[in-house]
Amino acid sequence: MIEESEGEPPKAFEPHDHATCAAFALEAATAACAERGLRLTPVRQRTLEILLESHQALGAYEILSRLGKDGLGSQPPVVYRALDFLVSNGFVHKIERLNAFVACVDPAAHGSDAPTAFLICSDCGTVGETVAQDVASSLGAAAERAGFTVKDAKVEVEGICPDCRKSAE
Amino acid sequence: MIEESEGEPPKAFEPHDHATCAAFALEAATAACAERGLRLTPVRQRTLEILLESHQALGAYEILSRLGKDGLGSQPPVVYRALDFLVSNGFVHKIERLNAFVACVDPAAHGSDAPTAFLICSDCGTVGETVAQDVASSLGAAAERAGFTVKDAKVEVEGICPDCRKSAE
DNA sequence: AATGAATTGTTATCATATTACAAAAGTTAC
DNA sequence: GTAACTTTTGTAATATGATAACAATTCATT
Repeated sequence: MIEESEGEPPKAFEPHDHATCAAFALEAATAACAERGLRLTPVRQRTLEILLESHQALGAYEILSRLGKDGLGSQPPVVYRALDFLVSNGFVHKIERLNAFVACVDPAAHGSDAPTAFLICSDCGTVGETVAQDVASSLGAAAERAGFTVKDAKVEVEGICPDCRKSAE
Repeated sequence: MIEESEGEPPKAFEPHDHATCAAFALEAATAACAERGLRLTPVRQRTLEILLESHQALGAYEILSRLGKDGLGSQPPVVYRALDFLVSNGFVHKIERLNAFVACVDPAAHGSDAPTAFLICSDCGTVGETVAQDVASSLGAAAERAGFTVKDAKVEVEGICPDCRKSAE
C-alpha cells in the first residue's frame, strides 16, 4: 500500500510556490475542521495563516503581536488558546527546542503511528518535517525492552538546511 | 566490536542501588573533567549532585533553591551557568519538553554518534536514557535525502514507565 | 426567547531564561 | 611574587514564555 517507506523529503527545503503551499495547508485544515465538527474561528484561522506565511517557527508573543495588528486579541491567553487548539488537532506543531510553533504543511499525513521528525536549520530557522517511519519501530523496540509504554515521541534535529549550506560555500 | 546493537535498557527504570549509581556518575564526571582540563567547581559539582539525587528532571529554579540552601548562589545566572557547563560537557541533559534537566547516568556512553532517546514517564516524571542506534541511521538517511546536514538530534518520548504501569494495574 | 456549552476578553501572576557589568579566583609569564 | 590575563562567580535588572481565574460574549439547541 505504501510506496515510500520513509515519507517524502520535507517541502520546506524544496523550492516551491509558497502561496500555493500555504493555501493548500489552510484548505486542508478547513476541511478537517468541517469534517470533525471543529470550529476554525477567526483567531484560530488567523493564527494558522500567520504561521503559514513562512516555514519558520514563531514564538507565541510574535504571533500575538501580529494578531493584535489585525485587532484579534492582545493578551497571551488568546494566542495560547488558539495554539492549543491548532496543536491538539494537528494543524500546528510545537518545536520544543525553540519554544516556538510551526504550521503543519500536511495535516493529513499525521494519521499514522510514525512520529514526525523536525529538521531545524540553526542558520535560517526554517523547520522541515520528515516522517521517518523506522524510527517508530526501533524506538518502540528499545522502549519495550525497558518495559516502557510509548504514548508520544518527538524527534527534533538541528543542523544546516540545503540553502544555507549552499550559501556558506 | 559492539555486542548490543542498540544499547542497554535505561538504568532509571531498573531497581538499583541509587547511592552507587549517583556516585558512579559523579566519579565519571570528575574523571572526565580531570582528563579534559575542565574545572568542576563547587557550584557545578553541587548542581550535578542535586540532579543525581533522583532520575527526575528538575527545573532550573528548583535546583537554584537547593543551591541556595547550601549557600551557593541565589540568582538565576548562577544555576544557568552551571547547567550550561554540565550540558555542554555531557554530564547533564536538558529535557526540552519539560524545560528541565536530568543528570546523565553514563557520560562515557555519549562519545558515539548515536543520539540518546529520553523516555519520560508522564506519571512519575522519571527520565530514562536509551541509545537507539538505528534511529541515527534512519534519521541520517531521511535528512540526507532532504539535503540537510545533521548536527544534533534529540529524541524525547513520553509514556508510562514500568513501575507506574504496574501500580496502575 | 431560554438554556447551556464553547469561545473570547482581561487582569494578574507565575515560570523560564538572558544581558550586562562588577568582583573574585585561578592561571601564566616574567 | 606580582602583573597581566582568563575564567568563574555575584548581583541587579529585565526579557521571554506560559497559565490561572473569572467575566463577557457568542453559538447551537431547545
